[in-house]
Amino acid sequence: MDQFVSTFTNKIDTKGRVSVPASFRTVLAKDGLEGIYCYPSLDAPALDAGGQRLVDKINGLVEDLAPYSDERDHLATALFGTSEILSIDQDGRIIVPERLREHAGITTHITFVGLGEKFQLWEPKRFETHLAEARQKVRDLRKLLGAGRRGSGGPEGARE
Amino acid sequence: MDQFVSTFTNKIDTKGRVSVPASFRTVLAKDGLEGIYCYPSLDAPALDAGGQRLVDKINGLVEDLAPYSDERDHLATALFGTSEILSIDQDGRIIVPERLREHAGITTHITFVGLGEKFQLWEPKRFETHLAEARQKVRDLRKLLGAGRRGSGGPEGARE
DNA sequence: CGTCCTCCCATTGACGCCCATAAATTCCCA
DNA sequence: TGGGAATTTATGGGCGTCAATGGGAGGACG
Repeated sequence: MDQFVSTFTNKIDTKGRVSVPASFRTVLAKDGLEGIYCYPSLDAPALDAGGQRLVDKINGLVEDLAPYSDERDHLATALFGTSEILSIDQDGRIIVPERLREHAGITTHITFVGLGEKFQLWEPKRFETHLAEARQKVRDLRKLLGAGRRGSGGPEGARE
Repeated sequence: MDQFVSTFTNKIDTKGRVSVPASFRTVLAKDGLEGIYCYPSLDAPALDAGGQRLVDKINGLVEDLAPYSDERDHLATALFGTSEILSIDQDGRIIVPERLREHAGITTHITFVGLGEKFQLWEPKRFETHLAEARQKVRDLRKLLGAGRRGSGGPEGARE
């Protein structure tokens, strides 16, 4: 498996450490960054995270812009400037800096959410409501799509 | 990691010294310049800084312009003329000359902002507002990128 | 002779490395 | 196939090292 899947909720200990789900660590190990690249999501109260693949993608975005252009500096500021490389200790734990926790409203527990090539870190309660909204949106969307295809199937394919 | 990432705010002591973030020192050490190349940003109240890689890049920019052209002289003046090589002492600290601090409005604290291949020095308060603007610009920019690039693998990193 | 700068040392707090425990899971073997 | 052992995972805590910061001693230069 080379993708981040499923969700896990782990506890932050008194030192601020959290275990990274084992399956996520396996994926990270394969793409050669000893650490987790992590930054605040631009439009959600959550943190985006990933490994070397994610870094490469961001590099690609920035390098496509002209050197010394405003655009490039802004993009680099918003992405690199707000990012952290979270090192994974030998027990598979990371420390999420205060600045990042604050953006996501994280206090005692963190929910790790696999999104395929990257994953997100959420405050558990917030993720619950976010998930509910996302599912509702999918249902609405499918109604529109489905209206043209078939009469009325139950909510089947797009679930979970 | 061979890139400048994340932001750090450090204090200037009574002798005018500031610690360079350890992770930035690591990156600098790898690219072989004894010190930090530093000059006022062209379009922001901040200082641009980096190592040998940045110097090479700037050389490349200047050399691309016609010799003895006005453009070339202006660019060379604006960049080289206002630059300084800041030496790093054995405790990892630099002294930022008055002229440079003035351009950035720096007084007691300096915020180091990683931008990948280079980094910037900001007055902390100013950087806060600058970051907010940058994030907004990126959100707008992403809409454009996302709309146009859908098929090619997509700007995943900047989404969400 | 005083100012500025370089080198060196001290302190404090954060972080990394190590070990311990408990629960859950996998594996093995009768 | 059932049960027990070994492994893995999540979590807790001790301790040494390093980074950030402050301050002093010595030297160069006006």
